[in-house]
Amino acid sequence: MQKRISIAAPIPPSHFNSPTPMQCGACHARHIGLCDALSNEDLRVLAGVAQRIVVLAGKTLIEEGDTATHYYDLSHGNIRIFKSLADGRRQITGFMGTGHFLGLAVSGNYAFSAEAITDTQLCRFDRAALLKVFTRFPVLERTLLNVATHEMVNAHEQMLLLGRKTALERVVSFLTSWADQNGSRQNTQHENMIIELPMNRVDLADYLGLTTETVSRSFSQLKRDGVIDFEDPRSVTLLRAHQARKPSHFDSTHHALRV
Amino acid sequence: MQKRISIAAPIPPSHFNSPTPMQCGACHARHIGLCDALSNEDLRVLAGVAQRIVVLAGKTLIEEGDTATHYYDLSHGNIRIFKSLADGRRQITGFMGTGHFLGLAVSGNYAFSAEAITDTQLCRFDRAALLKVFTRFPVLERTLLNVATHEMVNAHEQMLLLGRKTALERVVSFLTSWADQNGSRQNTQHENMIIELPMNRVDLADYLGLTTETVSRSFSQLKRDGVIDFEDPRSVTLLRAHQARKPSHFDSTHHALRV
DNA sequence: CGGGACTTTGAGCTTTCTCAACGATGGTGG
DNA sequence: CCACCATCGTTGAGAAAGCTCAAAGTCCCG
Repeated sequence: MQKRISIAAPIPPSHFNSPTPMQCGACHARHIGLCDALSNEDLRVLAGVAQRIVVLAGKTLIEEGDTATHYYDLSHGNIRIFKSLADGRRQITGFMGTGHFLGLAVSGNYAFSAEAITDTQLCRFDRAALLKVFTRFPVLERTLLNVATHEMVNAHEQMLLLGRKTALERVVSFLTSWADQNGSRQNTQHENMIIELPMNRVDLADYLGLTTETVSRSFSQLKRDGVIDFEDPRSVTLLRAHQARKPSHFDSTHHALRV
Repeated sequence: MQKRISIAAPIPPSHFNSPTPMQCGACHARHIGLCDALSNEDLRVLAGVAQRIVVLAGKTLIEEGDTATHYYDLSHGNIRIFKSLADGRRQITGFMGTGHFLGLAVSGNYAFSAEAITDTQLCRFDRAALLKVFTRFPVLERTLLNVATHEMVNAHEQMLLLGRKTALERVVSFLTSWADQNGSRQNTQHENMIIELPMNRVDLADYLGLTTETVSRSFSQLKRDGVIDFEDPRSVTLLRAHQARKPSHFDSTHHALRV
């Protein structure tokens, strides 16, 4: 069972399925993802088919194979998306943060499970209702196409990681891309960055196609090599100065082959 | 260098960039993918921004990192999509056949390379022109969203394969899904199926995150176990009767964990 | 203070990779 | 028509990366 991690004053669970009108203006995700595609005016239509829900850390939001009844927009918190094999092996296909749109499916069933890593707030859209809104605002569909395209690019990058990178390279690639998306500073190229990791080593292992032991050993190795530093395993500092001295771990992370 | 494999009388290379009006009616892909979304009437608009091109086996169609200028619809043949690392390691993220739509990109650059496996015919759409057609026929955008969603589902399945399956499981998963899409018979569950593979063992290894040697050993192992049979390495028979006796290789290929 | 979840480290093992050799196949030029 | 060559596929032996099993340390929370 996942330890509960409170990261914000959560909306009480009683708000689940609440018919209360949405307060999009105050939403953390107002200017990201799907909701950013519409004006405040048009957003009211979207809000009309939305419900705000809360999912506590460790709880399941979507179960692989279930009928796909809703779309979700993550307004606060972190979730993990994964697929499992019958014997329990698990592959996390992505970690999603604030603003992420969720729930695209083919054939009417979800092809993945989703669980909250931290306490999470989401907007939930009824599938049929949202499709109607799409017809009225085709820009939403284009936005979703962009979302899906982005995810495909990420998925391909992750396939490269899973199929062809070493354990050390996988961890460095993960930390680098996580820093780019969630790091404390924006001048990502040269300054040290403090990275807060909402997920534990087990999640990381299942995301990187490794075991927890190998993830842990890789973190230790990178610390020894001066690539990263950390006391708390959930709070890692990327030491960018390192790149000049020993670029080996960074070399082959995401450059195309040019013959 | 890739050996050239002729699978049909190819359109001569002189047709490349030809301004000849499209003959969509005769196209192998008329009733698949993008083109199936429109009536014959509307298809003329789409055809107005399309060119038919030919890419010979082994030739490059798209280079990772290049400016994304076109979309493609594969009307005949097979191509491989892949990403590469600076040192030459390669991950094939997909094999695409007739009817497949290709070229979705973010940030104006292709995030992958594409090469013809067999001699290939494609419809090429100018990017800007196709976007205009989208505005006129929003159904195309919805079709593309479906295409992208399908690819995401496949990508997630492949991540599970790359991150968590054994070599033997990877080969079986590949053969099974290839059979489902391209096999000779439609009653896929019980009858033996003859599978024609357009790609070689190197491609297969780069798709499955293995080496050619391991792929080869896995094929041999599966043959010894009576799961498959083959003389020609490009033509494999899936022996379905086997499943009843020794289901082990098939067990944990694509079932969700149900607790 | 005690228990549980998480992380780290070590030792030995297994799967897959690397390196090497050989066989099969198909196309080409003599 | 046949010999040659390049490419592809298979097999074997040894090496290595990462996994398994085990134990101990840390931290948080009750």
